[in-house]
Amino acid sequence: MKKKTTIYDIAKALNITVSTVSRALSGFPAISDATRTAVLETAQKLNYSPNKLASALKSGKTHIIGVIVPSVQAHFFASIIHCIEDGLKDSGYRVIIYQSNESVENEINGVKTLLEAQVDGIMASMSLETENVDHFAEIIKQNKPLILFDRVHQDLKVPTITLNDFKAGYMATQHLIDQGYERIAFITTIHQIKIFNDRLKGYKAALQDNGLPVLEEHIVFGGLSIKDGRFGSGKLMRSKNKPDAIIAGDDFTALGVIKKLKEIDETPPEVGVIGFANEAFSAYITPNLSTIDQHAPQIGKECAKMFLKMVKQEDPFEEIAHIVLDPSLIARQSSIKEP
Amino acid sequence: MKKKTTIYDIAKALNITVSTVSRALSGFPAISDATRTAVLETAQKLNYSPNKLASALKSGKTHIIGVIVPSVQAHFFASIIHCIEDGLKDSGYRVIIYQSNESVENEINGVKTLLEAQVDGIMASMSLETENVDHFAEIIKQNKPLILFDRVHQDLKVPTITLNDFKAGYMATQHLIDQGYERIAFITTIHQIKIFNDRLKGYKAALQDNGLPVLEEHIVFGGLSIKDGRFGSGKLMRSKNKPDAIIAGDDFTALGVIKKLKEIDETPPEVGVIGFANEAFSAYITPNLSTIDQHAPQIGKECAKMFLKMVKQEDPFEEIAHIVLDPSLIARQSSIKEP
DNA sequence: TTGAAAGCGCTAACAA
DNA sequence: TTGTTAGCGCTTTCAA
Repeated sequence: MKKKTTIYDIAKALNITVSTVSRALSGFPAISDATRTAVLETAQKLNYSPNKLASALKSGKTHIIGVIVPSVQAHFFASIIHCIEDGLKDSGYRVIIYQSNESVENEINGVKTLLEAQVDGIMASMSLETENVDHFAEIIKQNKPLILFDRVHQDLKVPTITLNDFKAGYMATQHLIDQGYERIAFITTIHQIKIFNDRLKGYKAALQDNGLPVLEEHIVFGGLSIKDGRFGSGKLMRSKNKPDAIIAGDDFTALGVIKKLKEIDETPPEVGVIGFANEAFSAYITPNLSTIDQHAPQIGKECAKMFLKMVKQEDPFEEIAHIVLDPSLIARQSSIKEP
Repeated sequence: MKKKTTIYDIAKALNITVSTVSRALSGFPAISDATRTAVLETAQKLNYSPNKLASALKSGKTHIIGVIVPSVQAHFFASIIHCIEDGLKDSGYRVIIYQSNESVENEINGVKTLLEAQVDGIMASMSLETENVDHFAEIIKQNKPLILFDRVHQDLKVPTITLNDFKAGYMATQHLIDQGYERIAFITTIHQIKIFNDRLKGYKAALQDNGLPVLEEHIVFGGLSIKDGRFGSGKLMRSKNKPDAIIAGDDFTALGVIKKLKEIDETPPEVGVIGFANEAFSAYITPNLSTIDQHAPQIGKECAKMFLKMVKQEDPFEEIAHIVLDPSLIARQSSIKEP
């Protein structure tokens, strides 16, 4: 294997020093045009490719930022990542993705790996399992920018980008009530994650504001998945106090709910169904799934903006902003009661 | 900001040299147990975290491998990545993901970025746009393992993991014929990608083997997306020689086809539809989408295995294997003609 | 079993 | 405008 070309090779070829080469390559202003051109040409000719490791080791900046998400398979997270990349690309930062798969263990590992790789900052949305956040605290200790989005944790004093989830829960519930549904159930996760609690609060508030009772048996704590949706809705529909509408923790869960309802011949909108996140498939299943859009693109964009601001500051945590976006309702067939 | 702990800090604290610390940390055998324990304890106490950059710079091994895919939003690719990670994790290799978003430009950039980051190898599935493969050739030139999967390119003399796409096309077509469909159309991409050409060949062969004509007007070259599916099927259904079944280039395209067919009241299986890839949503749309499963998990697993083999060799390209997996048919409602 | 020292490829302060 | 030089944090050869 031929050895890789380094700036020394370029320097030698031109009879100048490495510092000149380095400067020419990095666009340092005080360089004669002739030298710069010569360096660039020789670099090209020798097929030079910079070793970012070396430069990062020296400068202490990798220009890589790590993003930890539960899973890229959820359109919501994939979309956020895409917008983070987009918002960052002009500034030369690259994104590397780490998936926790909803496991704290993986998440801890992710933080460790990213930190060892010397990323310049981390953005994360926590796994459902996460309760202790010491691993994230370590990032702050190293004084590196940390931004949490969507699934945040109040123990961490860092900037956050979230949705107004109380409003999201309220909005979904109010919409169903407006459509004439009265016995509205709620399927959510057992995990104590703020956003899911907030939605639940919004759900309860909407019921109360409309003079409807909040029934404990209408609130199902379980997981979030197609399977959990089937299971939860099955349980609800078999109970004595059968609901006439179901709010599901996310669109995947809602998909399971719809599937189950069709099987027992209570096809929505006979029983109303609404989910959260506006996944790609939601508009295409039958009946089309109503959902609460969580504005993933904005979340991603704000993350990028926030990061750029933080790296510029001496102390990234100088001021800690909490950006809260408003959800929007996307009403489709699954929750529009026929006349 | 407090300075990060290095092996020098540990060495100083214990009055030994960095080389000893380094050896203790990396599990070098010729170290006294006492020293090792002391180093480990002190490392813990000082909250030491290794700087992988430095170690990578010195050793020339980052233990990171780059994976380039068109998009992680396709379940097919997400699943492959997951299995690559899985197959590699015991060996200490980490995966970083780069998305080309079906653009050569991004892909070229991806190779460059990964190479500059000094990854130990690259696995890739090419974008639809890719024709020239010089950027990939550069990886080979650097003598780093390169493995192509699914969307491969014959100019590159590297190991590949693919599906038997001829068979996949044949299988889909034969299935529709077996179901009694006779005028079968085929929507595919205009891009000259081997796997899509192979499927087309399989489609033609199946028609011929069954004594059916191959009609050029039944073959639509366009893009692959929900939108393209709607457009392509619209065009087909408006033509004088209307097909009674449509094979779509992937499940997203098939989704668009189904949507269009429902709109014009030719809901499948009235007109049969089958896709490729078995995306997550395919089982849940109405009617359920028949599809050709491409065994993403196996592809991922084989990639990992192949990589591990290649890094062990002096010359990674010493012998170039081409692994070809067999597709399987998943017949669902969209292609099962009612009696 | 441990230490000394060179160096991976690059940057940047200082000097010229 | 360019050169000299000292590292960044770690690994590893050679010597003790």
